Amino acid sequence: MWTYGPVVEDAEESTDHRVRLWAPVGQAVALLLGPYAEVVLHDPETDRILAIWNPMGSRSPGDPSLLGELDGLDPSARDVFGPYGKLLADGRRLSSVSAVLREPDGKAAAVLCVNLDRTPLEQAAAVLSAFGAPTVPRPEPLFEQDWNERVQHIVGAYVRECGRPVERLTRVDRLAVLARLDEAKIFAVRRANPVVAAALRVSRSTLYSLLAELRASSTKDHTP
Amino acid sequence: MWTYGPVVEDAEESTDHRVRLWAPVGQAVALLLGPYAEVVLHDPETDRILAIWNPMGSRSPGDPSLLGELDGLDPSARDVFGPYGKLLADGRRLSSVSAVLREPDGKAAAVLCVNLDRTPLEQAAAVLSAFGAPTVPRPEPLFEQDWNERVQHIVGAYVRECGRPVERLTRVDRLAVLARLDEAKIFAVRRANPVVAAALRVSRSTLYSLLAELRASSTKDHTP
DNA sequence: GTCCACATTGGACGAACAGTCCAGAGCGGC
DNA sequence: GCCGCTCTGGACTGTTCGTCCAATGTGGAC
Repeated sequence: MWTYGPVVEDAEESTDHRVRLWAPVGQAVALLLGPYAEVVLHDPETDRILAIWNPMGSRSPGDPSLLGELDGLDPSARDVFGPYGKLLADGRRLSSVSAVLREPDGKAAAVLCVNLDRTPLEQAAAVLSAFGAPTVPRPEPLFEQDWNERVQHIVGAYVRECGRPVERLTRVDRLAVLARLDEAKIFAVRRANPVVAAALRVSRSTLYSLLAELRASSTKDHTP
Repeated sequence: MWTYGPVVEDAEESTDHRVRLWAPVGQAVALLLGPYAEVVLHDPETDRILAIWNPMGSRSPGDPSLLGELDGLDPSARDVFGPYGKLLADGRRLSSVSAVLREPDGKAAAVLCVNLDRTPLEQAAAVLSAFGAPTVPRPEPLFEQDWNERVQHIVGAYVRECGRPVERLTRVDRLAVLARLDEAKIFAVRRANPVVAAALRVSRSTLYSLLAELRASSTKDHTP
């Protein structure tokens, strides 16, 4: 795989002054949390990677910033985001934080993301939890806090992922959100439908239309 | 606190041949899993403790077998039960297994219970899980497997606790079960009411009557 | 045994809710 | 401006919820 910008090792000699400025930070954090943490410096203008330390995938400087690490970041609001969870295609679970890095004049020059692979931690935790555990894992814990909040959370997470506010979501976006809500069995709870419609900013009719489409497409391959 | 039978240290010299016979087992298991596991030898006839190693509470031989460790054990069916979870008054969570010990003629002579305190394990697991975790603990995991199973589970747990089959539950029993189901937000899911009525072996009408009584009593102290 | 108080039951009923359908409005591409 | 598309509010039907009541057990006092 070719590299457009500086490779990892000589980030300090990079021609980009932002990389020269913040490379020690990225390298230090990567060394501290390695080998299970990746540190990425993004260019919010071109939406590409400026530098990367300890990459977990095959991403290199110059590659487009995938995973929507920059979506939903409103630099005018806060400067530090997260930690929020992310799920990689191979099933690994990440905890991520993002920080907006600014020039002296206040202009957002770069975004620093730290992605921590929680898989080994969670595996260790699972080993401890499983030791002598009852076969029925949780007799006590209640059903689920508030399904209402769950709806808002799932919708909000998608909005943050794709960077558009709820009103600007396309039809496929809403279908994707509905798929997640459906997987979370949200529609099994009473009075959930109007709440979802409101959260998605569509009418009740449209919601049913979307749901019909979703169920039709999820039964696509079951041709008898 | 007085001791009726042999104390822990001289269990081998006990006058009860069952204690002499199985004390090495209890002691060995207690040594292996200590200090967080307690081993108890029960007399199923008198429902009292024959011997106890590494006691977690203040129980001694001769004390009645608390915690319903023997409830629901049908010696004619299986000989090994669990592991099942238990909750102590001080909040500690236990994993317990029970084994029916038999004389050569097949008569159930004693019941051996091992109670493992999972609190330290779970605390360690919590430490690992919390490391770098998103503030929103579980964005991904689905709502809850099957609320239907949860109903059966909650009802079944109560039945096991009080030892009566579902048909013989008294009105207060059913009220207690309903309180648990209500706490678990079961009635927030669609179509749950008929399922609960069936699980409790009452008619739909009676269920509503019970629910009304439950809500009335839970609002008792709110006299304005 | 009879009687009475009370819990339970099935069924009837209105209200609330879920889901479908359609005519019309809004909107982007051509 | 026209056309195809989606979204929308409203009307409509069937289901579910929750309440009410007369009839029917059921268990204890006498």
